[in-house]
Amino acid sequence: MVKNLVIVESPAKAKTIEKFLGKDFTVLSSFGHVRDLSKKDLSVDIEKGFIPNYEISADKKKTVSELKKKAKEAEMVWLATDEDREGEAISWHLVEALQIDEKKTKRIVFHEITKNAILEAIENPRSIDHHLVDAQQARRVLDRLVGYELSPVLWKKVKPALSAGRVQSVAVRLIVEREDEIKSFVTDSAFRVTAVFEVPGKSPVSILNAELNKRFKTADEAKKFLLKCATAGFKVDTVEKKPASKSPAPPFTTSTLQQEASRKLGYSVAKTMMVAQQLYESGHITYMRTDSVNLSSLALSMAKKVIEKNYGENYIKTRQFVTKSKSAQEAHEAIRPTYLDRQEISGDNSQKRLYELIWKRTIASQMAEAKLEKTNIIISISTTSESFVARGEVITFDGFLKVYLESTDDEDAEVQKGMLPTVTKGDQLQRKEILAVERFTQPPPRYTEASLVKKMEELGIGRPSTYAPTISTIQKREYVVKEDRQGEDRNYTYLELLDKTVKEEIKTEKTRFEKSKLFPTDIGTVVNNFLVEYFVKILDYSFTADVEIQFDEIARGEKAWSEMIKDFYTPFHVTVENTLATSKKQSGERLLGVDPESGKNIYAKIGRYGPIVQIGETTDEDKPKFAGMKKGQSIETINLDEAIDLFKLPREVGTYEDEPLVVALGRFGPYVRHVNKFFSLEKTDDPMSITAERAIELIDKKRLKDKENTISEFPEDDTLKVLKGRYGAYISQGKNNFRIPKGKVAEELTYEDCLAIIEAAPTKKGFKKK
DNA sequence: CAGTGAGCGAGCTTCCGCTTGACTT
Repeated sequence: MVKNLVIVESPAKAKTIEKFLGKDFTVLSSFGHVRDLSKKDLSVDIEKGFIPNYEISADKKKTVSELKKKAKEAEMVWLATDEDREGEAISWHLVEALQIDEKKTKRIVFHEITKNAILEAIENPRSIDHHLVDAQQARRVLDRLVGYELSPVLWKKVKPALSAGRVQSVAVRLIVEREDEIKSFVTDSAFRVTAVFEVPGKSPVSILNAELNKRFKTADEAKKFLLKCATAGFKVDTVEKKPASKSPAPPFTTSTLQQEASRKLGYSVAKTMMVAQQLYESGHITYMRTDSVNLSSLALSMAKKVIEKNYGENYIKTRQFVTKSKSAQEAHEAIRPTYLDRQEISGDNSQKRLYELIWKRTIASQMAEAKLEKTNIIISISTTSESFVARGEVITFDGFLKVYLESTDDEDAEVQKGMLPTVTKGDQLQRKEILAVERFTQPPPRYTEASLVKKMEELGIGRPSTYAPTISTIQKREYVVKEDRQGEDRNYTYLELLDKTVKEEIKTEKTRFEKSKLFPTDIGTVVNNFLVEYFVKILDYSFTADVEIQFDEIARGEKAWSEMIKDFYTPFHVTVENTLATSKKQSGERLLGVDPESGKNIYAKIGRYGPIVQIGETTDEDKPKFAGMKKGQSIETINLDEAIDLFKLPREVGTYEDEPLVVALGRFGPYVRHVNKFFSLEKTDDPMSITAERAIELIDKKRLKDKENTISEFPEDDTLKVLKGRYGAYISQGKNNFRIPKGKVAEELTYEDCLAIIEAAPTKKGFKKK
């Protein structure tokens, strides 16, 4: 018999809270939302005023029936879901789905998971805020209407199975537009002059690095300047010293954790979230999906103690940070270690590293500012009015820097400034080296997963729980790809002042190497340009912010949610209809030139399965010929010769065991086919030039691997095998696979055993997914 | 896991936000 049933969203939270409440309380979790709009169709009755058709989510049926049973027994149901729009809605959906009388419920909220906070929450219950629930329903219905009306437009006008939505389409837009900026960027260059001076009369030799206070547009100007320096004297003109200080960054939110883990540990956002989830479940950190930088009073006092013990009292500075982001809903604390006195934890390497990062960031946020002394030394040149400047920085008190320094996205950041030698006004300096090197302006950087999340957060698009899934969706739809791309060679002019002359050299450097950056694909570009043209409003960077203002009005009870949705939907739906009626099929088609063999046009465009090249017109009586593109090729960059090459596939490269070896491009990349078996080429193999020897090598390698994975084979049926797979042994027959029942040993299975298992296996059709 | 791409047409695809296991064969 349950007296009081408390329902929270997360099972880990339930476990913790149960310890704080006496035995009169049972704490269970809903595992997030329990009901949603049906996936099958729109599930919004537009005619009747946008009535949503909710159903219990397939994976929540069990949870709901258990909660329902317990709720029935309980005298009181305490709805303790998160204090935000979604949390309020979850509470309401629970009341509906569990069919409890709302009078038998109390709504409670707490910001930190401490005994006091929870007991206080129990003392101050309220009822469900139906205005807030309505704001969530508006959000949900708007997203459904946008997603389920826009996506089918893409199926008709671009390619089946594509998707569009309020969040993902804007994320793609950011990447496509950044690429456009990079393409249209005009590189400019100027000569940066640097000098190395020796301060005379010091032992050991004292060196001063300085930079000229201006840059020269041309090599001639730079050369002229260097020649002036040849005969010049250099003198310390002024020495300026300024104190400065640096403050620590606030503790982690989901977005900043993803950014720092990406920069410092090289984790993808998905990996960061996976590891953080493990840390959360093992009780090491607080909740990892949050937009709040707030720390509980308990955490603040713990931090103070730890800092005092480890670093001393003068390193303490207790701070409460305020969340800047407007979209923040602050249902949780910042991400921090549960026990700040634990600097290290047990776990695997990924967990240890992420935990360490979180620990340092949290502790540093409660530490004193670093004190610096910045020094500028201005060096005059006797033959000209320009001057050199040497900048130095000395840490006089390290403060939080003892523990942690936030990294930046800026890849071209200056090298760290160091200490400068002591000089005084009037000192003569000896020139050791003066260089003028041509430097180039940089186009804006491409997004990484983490810098895209940062941008999305700034725009208020997406939530902590959706950043990682959204980034995976836009890659799964093949709108963007994450990859490394080599920089290109670029020449620059290098001028060095010798004794009385200037040495000029042309040197070569690589342009920026792009590591794990997001690039738009052809499909991403075509879809984005189409959506931006026809659905300006949805694709506008401020669309989400605009609707959020209205959701807030609904939450305050100033507006009915169905009215807001009606105002949005009526013109939106007209646009959808007009677009379907008037827009052409979007293929991104580009004419590459004329095929010398047939005299027909060759085009690059998007086909049903991705980018293709085409010889001839689709309107011709003769069917045009098609060929898929290789990885790395794109409609925009492919040239005529490369396109003609693609039609050379499939090609026979030789024979093996008296059977032909055929190389071609498939859905999953280049392969060699041999007796109806496919063998993937490796990254370094080029389908255009691969030899029979290499193809045979690949085949033998694959055969050996298959053999190693084979546990048993049977003379009765050569399509039937017992194999070793990722998840253990299984039975394979032709294209079907079957699991081996528990208690049977794979190695001992006979042919008859296998047949019996296959016979007993549930048929695929009867096994409906979800 | 793969050999297509027009056309015909049925039947399918799709959103965002909250949360984890069950499961992969």
